[in-house]
Amino acid sequence: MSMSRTTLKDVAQEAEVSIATVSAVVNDADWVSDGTRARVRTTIESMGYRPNRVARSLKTRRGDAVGVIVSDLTNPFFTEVVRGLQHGLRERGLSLLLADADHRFDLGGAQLDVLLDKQVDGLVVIGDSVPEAALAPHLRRAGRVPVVAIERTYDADGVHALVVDSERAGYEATRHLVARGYSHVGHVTGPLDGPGSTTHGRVPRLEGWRRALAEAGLAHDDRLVAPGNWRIDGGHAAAAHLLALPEPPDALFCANDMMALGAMAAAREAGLSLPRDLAVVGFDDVPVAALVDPALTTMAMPKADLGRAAAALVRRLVEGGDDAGPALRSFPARLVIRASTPPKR
Amino acid sequence: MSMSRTTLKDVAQEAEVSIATVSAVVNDADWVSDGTRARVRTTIESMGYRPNRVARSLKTRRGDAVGVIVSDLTNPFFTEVVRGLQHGLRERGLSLLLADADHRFDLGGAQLDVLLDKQVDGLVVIGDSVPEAALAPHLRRAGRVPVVAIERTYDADGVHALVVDSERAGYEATRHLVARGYSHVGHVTGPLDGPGSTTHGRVPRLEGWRRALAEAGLAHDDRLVAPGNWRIDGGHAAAAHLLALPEPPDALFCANDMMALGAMAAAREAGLSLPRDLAVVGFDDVPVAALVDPALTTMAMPKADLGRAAAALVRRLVEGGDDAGPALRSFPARLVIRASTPPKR
DNA sequence: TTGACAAGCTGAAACGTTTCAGCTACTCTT
DNA sequence: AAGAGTAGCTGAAACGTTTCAGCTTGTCAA
Repeated sequence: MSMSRTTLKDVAQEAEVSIATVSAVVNDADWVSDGTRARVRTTIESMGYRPNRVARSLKTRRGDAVGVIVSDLTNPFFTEVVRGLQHGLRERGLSLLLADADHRFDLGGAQLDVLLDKQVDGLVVIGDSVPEAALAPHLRRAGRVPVVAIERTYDADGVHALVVDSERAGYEATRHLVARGYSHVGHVTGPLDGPGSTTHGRVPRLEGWRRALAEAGLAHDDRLVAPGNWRIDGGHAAAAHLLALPEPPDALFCANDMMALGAMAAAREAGLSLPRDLAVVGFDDVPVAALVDPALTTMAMPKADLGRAAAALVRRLVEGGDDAGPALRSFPARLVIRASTPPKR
Repeated sequence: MSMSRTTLKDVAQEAEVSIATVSAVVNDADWVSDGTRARVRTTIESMGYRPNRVARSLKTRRGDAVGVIVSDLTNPFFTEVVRGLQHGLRERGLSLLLADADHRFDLGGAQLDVLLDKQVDGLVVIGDSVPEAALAPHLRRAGRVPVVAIERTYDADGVHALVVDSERAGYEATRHLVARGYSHVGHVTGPLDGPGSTTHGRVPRLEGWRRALAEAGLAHDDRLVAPGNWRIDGGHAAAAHLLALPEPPDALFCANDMMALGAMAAAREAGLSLPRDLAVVGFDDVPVAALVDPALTTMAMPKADLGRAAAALVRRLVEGGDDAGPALRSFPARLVIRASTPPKR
């Protein structure tokens, strides 16, 4: 009873060859004669043999998998990126192990450990899931698993990053509002403290907002900036705050779509009628952005591209074709104009 | 150079004990003396030793992880369930490996293989990700990993299922519409063909719809039923179809929220004003359901509960406490009334 | 007829753990 | 004083692969 799985040895016995030969057949070594190969293949088939990848991993120190850590599985932006990644990886024969940091930085580090322990060959870190301080020690762990970051940069070297030009995107988003006649443009950012990235996703969008307003000769009053948390509730709270100001904004640029949706809800709760009383621009272009009413104008992220590029890159790095290309690759975001930002009045 | 990771042997040498002792310390065996334990602990610390889980897995045939397959990562319903699962599993010292079948049944089977090869100790299958035919052969593979299905049932025995009483929920959703004065209630279902579940999530909701209408003395015209695909575009298409009927519905019960959102978009494109010209009820209560305008009335799924229950169950099964409890456990859905279903006229 | 060379195969040593049957050196009983 | 019992430890055999240095044959050039 309880017979354990068929192993190389069983197959070898049955096919009357050595286990080395069976292993060679399984791994398509070139020296096996056609006859033997065929014979072994059929016994493998008939015995239902499947290689034990754990044993193989132990020997080869490779797991044929890459670990992915996202900061919030619940945000469609991340899942779209992950989907692109999964496609790209599958094409390359790698499987993907996904972990969610759930917005807790400590968890991000822990998840990193788990994945590394599972012998992943590479790591893709999406968003603010793993703080710099947590990444560094793991990079030191022998074995050198390459790390690719998406929408995040790290100072530690050897970490490749795939990002969007957020400053420019923030600038374009804000300029769009200005061009449409809005003069009092507020901005809802990501969290402004904490161990997150200082170079991507937060400050740059804010700076783009500043630049656009300055260029238009409008005062960029920092009281019109409210920090959120990338999530719906954070956008809601930030917008509620801004709208309660003595001179409330007539338009809002939110650093992601989820917060923009929260902001729209807050505006309605404040008795405003959208888009007449408040224009809103989001960031990401998640699928629902097109479905809400008014449909959300947003900076579209090349989500699938980011995922696919990360897959290609991590594969290259895993193959040892080390630091090929620049450590930072930038993708463009695209302004998608919808009903939430009509020309003013 | 390239020094490989510290191993048990290294620690043993340094601490001047045998590797068996170090192993015992790592695994909290009770026979190690306090002195030795302390000494070994500090050398472990100072050498930065981390156990190689692959080697351990090879020996113990356990991976301390459970594999999760979802049919569509992009659907917030699934990610919310996964979040509950992850919490529950972490509390129990298990890590979670996530795979997305991306609505392709063939992929679901393949993902199953990958996870099994990674030595997961248990499997959680959420939604229509893995067809019955793909599950059976894997159950046969020696090693007997327990399987828990969420919102899906399998005929294969030994598979535990966690579901919502969909018939009742469909009945309640429809009755709500009837009570509000709608008399021509359409229904957008999941896909009605394909190797998916016949017992959960699709047909039952349809049957609940029928029962409610019959009970109200309303004709349940099956021409008012249109199949979707669980996704936005499917809901859009199905609704467009229904609204183009000679006698279009005045209300729509959609089998999930994503399709409901698509349906709302289709209605607006058809020139209808919501909720006046068309009431809509969804299913799941995804976070955005509360944010769209009009806010979506929906049958709220106990998403976190399902995830947590699955975590607890799979843990029990892994621990060998075999078929404890019934193989099918049902959870209630809760009607959440929002603006998309006002009293008619 | 010898040797060189290659094609096809095998034995055995890893990889880093866990586990279990011993082995010491004590401390108790009696 | 002898035996039994136990606390604390170790050696070595697995787990299922990969890999590499050989070992046989057989072929072919000289």
